[in-house]
Amino acid sequence: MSRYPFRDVEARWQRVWEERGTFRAGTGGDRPPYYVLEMFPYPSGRIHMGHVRNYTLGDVVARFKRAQGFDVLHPMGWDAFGLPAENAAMAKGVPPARWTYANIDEMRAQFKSMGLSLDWSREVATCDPAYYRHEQAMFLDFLAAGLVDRKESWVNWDPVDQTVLANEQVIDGRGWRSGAPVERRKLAQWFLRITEYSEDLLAALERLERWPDKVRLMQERWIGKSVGARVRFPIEGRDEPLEVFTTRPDTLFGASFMAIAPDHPLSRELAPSDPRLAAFVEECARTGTSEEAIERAEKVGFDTGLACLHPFEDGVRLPLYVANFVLMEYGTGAIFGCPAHDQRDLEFARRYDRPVTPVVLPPGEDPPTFTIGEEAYVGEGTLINSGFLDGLDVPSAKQRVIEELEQRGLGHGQTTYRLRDWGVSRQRYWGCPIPVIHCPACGTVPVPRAQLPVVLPEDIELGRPGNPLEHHPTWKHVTCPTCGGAARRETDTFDTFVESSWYFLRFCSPAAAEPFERAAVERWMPVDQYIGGVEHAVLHLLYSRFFTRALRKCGYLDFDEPFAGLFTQGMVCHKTYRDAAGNWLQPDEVAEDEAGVARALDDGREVAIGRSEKMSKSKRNTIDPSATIEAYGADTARLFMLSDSPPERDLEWTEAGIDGAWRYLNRVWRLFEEITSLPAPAEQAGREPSPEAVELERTIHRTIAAVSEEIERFHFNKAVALVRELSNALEAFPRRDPGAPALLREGLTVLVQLLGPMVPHLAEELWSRLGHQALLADTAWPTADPRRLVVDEVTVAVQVNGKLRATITLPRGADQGAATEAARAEGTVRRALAEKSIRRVIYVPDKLLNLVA
RNA sequence: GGGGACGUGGCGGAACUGGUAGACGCACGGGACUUAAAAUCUCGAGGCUUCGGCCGUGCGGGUUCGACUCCCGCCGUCCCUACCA
Repeated sequence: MSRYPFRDVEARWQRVWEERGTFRAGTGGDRPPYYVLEMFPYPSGRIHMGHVRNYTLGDVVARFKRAQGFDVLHPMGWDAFGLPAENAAMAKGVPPARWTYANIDEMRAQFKSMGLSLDWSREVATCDPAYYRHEQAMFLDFLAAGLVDRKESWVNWDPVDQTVLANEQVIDGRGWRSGAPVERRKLAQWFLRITEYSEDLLAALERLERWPDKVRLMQERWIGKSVGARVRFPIEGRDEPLEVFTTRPDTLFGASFMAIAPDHPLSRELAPSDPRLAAFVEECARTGTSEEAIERAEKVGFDTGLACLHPFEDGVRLPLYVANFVLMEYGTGAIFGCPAHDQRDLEFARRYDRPVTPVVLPPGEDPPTFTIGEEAYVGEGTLINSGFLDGLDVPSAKQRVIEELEQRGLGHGQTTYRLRDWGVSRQRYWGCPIPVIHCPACGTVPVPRAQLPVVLPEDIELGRPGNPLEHHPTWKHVTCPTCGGAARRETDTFDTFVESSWYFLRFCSPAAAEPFERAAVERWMPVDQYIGGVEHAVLHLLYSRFFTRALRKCGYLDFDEPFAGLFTQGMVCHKTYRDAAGNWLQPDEVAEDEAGVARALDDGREVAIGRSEKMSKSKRNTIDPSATIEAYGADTARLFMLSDSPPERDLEWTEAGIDGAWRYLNRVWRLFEEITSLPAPAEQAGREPSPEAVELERTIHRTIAAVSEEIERFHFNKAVALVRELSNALEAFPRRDPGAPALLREGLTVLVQLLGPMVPHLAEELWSRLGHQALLADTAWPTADPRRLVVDEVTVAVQVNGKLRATITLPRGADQGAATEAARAEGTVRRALAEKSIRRVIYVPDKLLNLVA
């Protein structure tokens, strides 16, 4: 009995696969293409368990599809631009590029130790000018196609570090590094016009059938379509009317006040001459605009003294407030308040004593008795108190009022979206330079294509506050390509989501002189199976959908959707440990005894065990994958990732689970040794196989069918369970059976094949030891023989009045009479029936018999 | 506040479109091997039981011959979202 020598085995097969170029894509002749992609990693330093899970899941798909006869594209690259490189540079004095490439080398080696079936010849790093030059060219095309905008936008400004902060760098209103209170500043920035595609991005979601409903729903809500009307309200004593967007134009007759956002142009116009208003506006700016503090914040307003006139009711004046709950970013930044049918408006009206007039009567209510209490009525009903709308239902009233508004020139039907244009400017060094030049004479001028790429300078000063590109001595000083005069290079770089919006296209032809070869993209795209975390449900996945459309508009390609199938996996979790002083402890600093008490290993103090949470550096509940791979091998780690927890759910990492996986691999190893050392099969021509042999044969073929099905459906945990059942069956099969040597060998062969996608090294080793010349990785997936699945005896459940009383064995396809007769012979059935006569029989052939007495 | 997911043994989880609840594994207990331990093998196991059975899928109802599965009403946990007019 020997132990599975994983170290030798894993190293050997990794080398063989690499030497033979086994996983090169596009070498499959006329095999159909299949593109499997996991979201590419940010090279942060070392891989974490989330990566292990993500890439293991993808590798199962890739290897399975490959065995099924597909030419599989399974590439890997690096999402290599981003803030952490700049931070590391400042903290350690290493240039961002060097830091990034060192991390890539480290992580590449770690991934290689996992035995992933990746085509490494297609590796791409987004920080490579050979990659980002194409992005710059695309941007210029987008610019020419009218898909780019330059407009003012708010940023978080750190006055000490002289830099723009990302939202996640603002902690409690202060810069994370300097601790200085963050200011809001307006800066001219570049935007990609994703809103051009709002409707299309929304409508096409319906056709993404292989995406999780959850993700589609999140995108739908993010796009946030509202159908309604734009209405102009004349303002007393002013020429310009107030424009309002509403989804409930039907409730126009219920209006009792108007409100505008604190930063609405009208409010800004009035504030300078009204100190009390100015103070109110400032107060609003101070309360958190995005926190859940909003929930607690009361609805307050400031009466401007102005009033709007009701568009349909002469003489009705609607006082105009500046209100803290109206957002400038949505609609027109102004609303009409209809308290009876909107909860926020109701709270506001109660506070400022505005009338609450119901205009929609719920079904079953009477006009004289129906009143609004503490809750606004938002349901369907019949219009009342509404002039020409009276008697209509809500949808008809909406339609009717819009017609009327349009006729009178007071407004029109309108659809708005919550989706905003995508701001891509970042005032950062470690990103792709935006290829434009600002000329005092000619304005904004695109960098001529011949001058691409605009490469990041390497001689930068990082210690100093501010953007290194901004204070680099020469980089930004250029001559205008149009007039030849002195001009300034754009010093902003792209949001890193731009790189990740098209990398999947680059993988199709990573060495091409153009961004991608059309033929390659046509062959591989869209990605058949994309796999990643649900945290990218909106941004990355929506940007990529937009980017693909924008590329289509510019003639790069011919389709809209980059990802045909999407799978979002759960997180890898671990218990947390915290001592009395509140310090987090790493799992390897703690020991748990049998009573479930955890103690620190250094001084034995007791530590509290917290619930299992996503592995994170801050809670120190991480496990280093390399340590696991070192100690147990990649296959053990992979098998553990696939066992037990369904891939979409969170997985709790446990030492016991790793142990279990490791033990199973050894069990397979021993089973192999035992079976292959059985004496050669005896001559048994013409002999009938034993019932056990028939049964095992059936199990083998049933398992092939079931495992294939479960892998297809991403039920990898069930696939593992089925494989284990097969090995249990092989272990239990009587060795004395005359058919044993041949049959066990057949079962073992199938077992090894089914294990291939999950634990490729062990499987490849055993495959070769079974005497196969070809690699398992090059071997076709087994197929279940339907003839060997046939059973001639079935177990039928027998119920009396719906309760299970017995199970009986019947020939397959037995009729109801035979089944009933056999059931009546069972003691438990007779007893349950007692003296009662059977009133009704329900018979599901080969499955169940229910006798109703 | 809105949206979503989930709730099954001590634990992770099975149970296809309503048809034998608890597959597979972890932990556990008994036994074998061993001087001993580890490893391995093997057997056992939802709970209760007067050994006939009875009760069991968060709780309470309902539909059905039959409900983890469908319907109604609750409770709980987690995730996402945040005044969207």
